[in-house]
Amino acid sequence: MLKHGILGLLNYGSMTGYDIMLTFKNSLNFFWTAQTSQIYRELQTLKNRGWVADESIVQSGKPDKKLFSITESGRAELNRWLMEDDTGFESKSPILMKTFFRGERSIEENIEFFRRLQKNCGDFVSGISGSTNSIEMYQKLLKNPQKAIYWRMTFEYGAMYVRMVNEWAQRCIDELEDIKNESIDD
Amino acid sequence: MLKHGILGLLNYGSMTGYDIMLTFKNSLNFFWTAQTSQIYRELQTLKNRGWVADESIVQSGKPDKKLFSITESGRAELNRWLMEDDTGFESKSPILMKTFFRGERSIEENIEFFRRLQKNCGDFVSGISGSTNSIEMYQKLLKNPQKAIYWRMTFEYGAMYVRMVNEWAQRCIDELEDIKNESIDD
DNA sequence: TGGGTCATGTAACCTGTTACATGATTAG
DNA sequence: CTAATCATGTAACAGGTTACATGACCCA
Repeated sequence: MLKHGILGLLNYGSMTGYDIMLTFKNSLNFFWTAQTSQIYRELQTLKNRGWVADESIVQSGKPDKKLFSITESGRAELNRWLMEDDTGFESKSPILMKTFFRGERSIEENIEFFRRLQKNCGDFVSGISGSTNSIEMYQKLLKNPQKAIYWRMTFEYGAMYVRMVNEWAQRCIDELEDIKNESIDD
Repeated sequence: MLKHGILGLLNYGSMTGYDIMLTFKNSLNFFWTAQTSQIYRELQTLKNRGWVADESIVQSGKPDKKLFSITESGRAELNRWLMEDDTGFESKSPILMKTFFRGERSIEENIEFFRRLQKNCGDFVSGISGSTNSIEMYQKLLKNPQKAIYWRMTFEYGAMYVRMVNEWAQRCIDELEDIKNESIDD
């Protein structure tokens, strides 16, 4: 998956490993993360498969850099991946793992758990708006700026997701409050 | 995370690796998956850390089995994990990765992509209802059956999530249809 | 002189996936 | 007789995380 993310970025234009890392941080970070160590490793395997090519650029005043470009066969692989029919939604959810076993803890503590989750929703939203801001910057790189709709769609998903989690957490809190009040009535 | 999932299950009662695999398939599958190979490996590391203990049980007519039980220190670790304050929502989304780069493909093909996603929403829902059914079965294992609310909360999340993705996909389709119609007007 | 940015990586480790292997019983 | 279920794993690989290392420039 990261391989194809890197191919997708290089398809917009040639970049160094460092540029790729920055782009991940600025734009894809809310649905995918990548450390430099992983990026440099993947770039090597991408190169070994002939999907990217690199060129050393000597700079004065700065360390040399390696500019990576997508090859024809890399572009073919990117398109193959995009056409693949595998839109399942497996994915692991640490939040649900921790929710599932909360029966071990007290109702009060679990209400706190969901409150904290709601608080973190806010931080997540700020993260996305950071990404939405960088969209205009990157949009210039596109030959056809209309293609940025797909970027916007991912942000829209992010916004809807946070709203959903927030509402879910609220329902959980309400349910737990009810149970707390019922037990007081006894 | 899987380590703690296993600890959580063993906390409900002693199980074999095979039982754990089945429970994952029946109940946690929609937010976490685990292969037997991984489960048996994790059980070994859990044992090495003293969080679980095993006991060999000779069976006639069936292969011997190893029954795993949680230890006191395992229970302490489970509780430590539950109390941890780390309710962030990182997580990687293959769906968004593929959406982000869809500018390479045609509008028609991308509409198809979102339609397929909507179709898969249905399959996901059936998967969850399978889990909701097994909830009553497992509920008997609990000393305090009220604790099953947390299980139900995870299913509720699943249901809300699918509804959200479905709505998002619909919005994406609508937007793409609009663009298609505009270009016909030219 | 100290921190930030640009720029490259290595090493060790942990987590997850795929494929394979074995062997007995039981139900159709 | 064959497939499913119960029950155990190993081996190899792929993907991801954490920690560390180096070095020069630029700005305050």
